[in-house]
Amino acid sequence: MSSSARFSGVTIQNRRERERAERHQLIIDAARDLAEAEGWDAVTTRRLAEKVEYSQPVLYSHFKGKDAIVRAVAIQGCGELARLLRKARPSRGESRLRAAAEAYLEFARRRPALYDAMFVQQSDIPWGTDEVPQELLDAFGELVAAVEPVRGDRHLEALTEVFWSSLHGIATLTQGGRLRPEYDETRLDLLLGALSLAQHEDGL
Amino acid sequence: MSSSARFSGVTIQNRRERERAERHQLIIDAARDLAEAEGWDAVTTRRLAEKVEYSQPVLYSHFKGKDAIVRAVAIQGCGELARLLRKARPSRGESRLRAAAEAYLEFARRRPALYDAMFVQQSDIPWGTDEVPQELLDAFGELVAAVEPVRGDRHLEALTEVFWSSLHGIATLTQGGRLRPEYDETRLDLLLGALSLAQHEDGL
DNA sequence: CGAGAAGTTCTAGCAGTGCTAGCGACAAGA
DNA sequence: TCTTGTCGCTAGCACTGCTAGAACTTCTCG
Repeated sequence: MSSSARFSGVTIQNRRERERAERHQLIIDAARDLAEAEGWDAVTTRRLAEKVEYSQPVLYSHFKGKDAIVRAVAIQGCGELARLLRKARPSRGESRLRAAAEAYLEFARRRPALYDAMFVQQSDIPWGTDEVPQELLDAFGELVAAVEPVRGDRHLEALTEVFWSSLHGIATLTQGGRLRPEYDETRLDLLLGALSLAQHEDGL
Repeated sequence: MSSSARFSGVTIQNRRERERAERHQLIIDAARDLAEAEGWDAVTTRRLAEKVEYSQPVLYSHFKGKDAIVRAVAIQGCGELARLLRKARPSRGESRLRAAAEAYLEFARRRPALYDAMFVQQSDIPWGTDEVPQELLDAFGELVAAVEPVRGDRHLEALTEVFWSSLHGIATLTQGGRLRPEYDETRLDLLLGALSLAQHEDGL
């Protein structure tokens, strides 16, 4: 971008930026892999640096700190979840709500460390009115779409938040061994039944 | 208890045991206070030792490690929650379910660090078929009692787990700033409405 | 081609963490 | 009074996230 932008200069710059971006992604992948293999406690800056075959300070030239790395993993995880939910189409005679719920819970079950980074560990990802990462909006959007068919005259977004909260509660409590595994099926049936068909007279 | 149990010997023994028990509780209280004031990150063995005015190794003569201290705080927290739920009687025209839900969520909102130790941080508290702490059973029992009036012909324990999961999801996602505060009321209304009145025809 | 400039990566270190070995003081019993 | 045993302390280990500053490579330009 400098005024002395000769031909070779630009391409070298490009190559550097490309390599930097690749290494950036390499770090994120390594962190996620390590966390999924041994839990987030095992993700230390030293082990991570060793895994990407650079020294620790290199991590800090890409990310402000360890938290920022976890955040990057979390955001990409949201993208994955969104993709999974979009792909989850109901099979014969199954509601879309159920398909989404099952996809969500399976994601949480199969990628506990990733799920943890996304929704359990506290991070300063801006969820509020600020510019939320697109991946997040996508994932939530998929949930909204799944809830829409059963909303009735209820508030769509609030209802989706209820749906999400319930799934999240089930996912985390299950992960912590705090729910009875033998109720897994019944529990989901009850939740979906309650959310789908409630004709909610107000009060009491 | 020894064969040389003279009079003064026994009382001295008793005094010692009593003082030990007091200090045990002192450590738990200090840990909880510190966590509630500054978050669990601030609860280090050094700061905790300083607060109880003993050196670090004393902590380890009472607890196996830092995790054990957190666990003790969590279990006592369950006792508090159980007490709060038992006290939470519905006001005029309010369902018992709603009273319990509001009490639960207020507890989570007002004691976030304590709630965290109880239900978020992973611990090796035996939730399964092992001997679960009584405080935990009490708390869950209160939830069961609140759900009972609306169970219909549904499975009581599984339904209670759904109720609990939903509350837990709402509590933790709210705490992480992941839900919209302006929906707080609507969200709870929707959840209670769904759980109370669903006449659940099976399937779809 | 070769010297200076620019940028990049590494070594080494800081302050803090959970936890523990082993010493020293103190109290109980003979 | 001397021995015995309990108790709490000091000091230290191996680890954490993070960073200053040296050392090295790469590019620019006379």
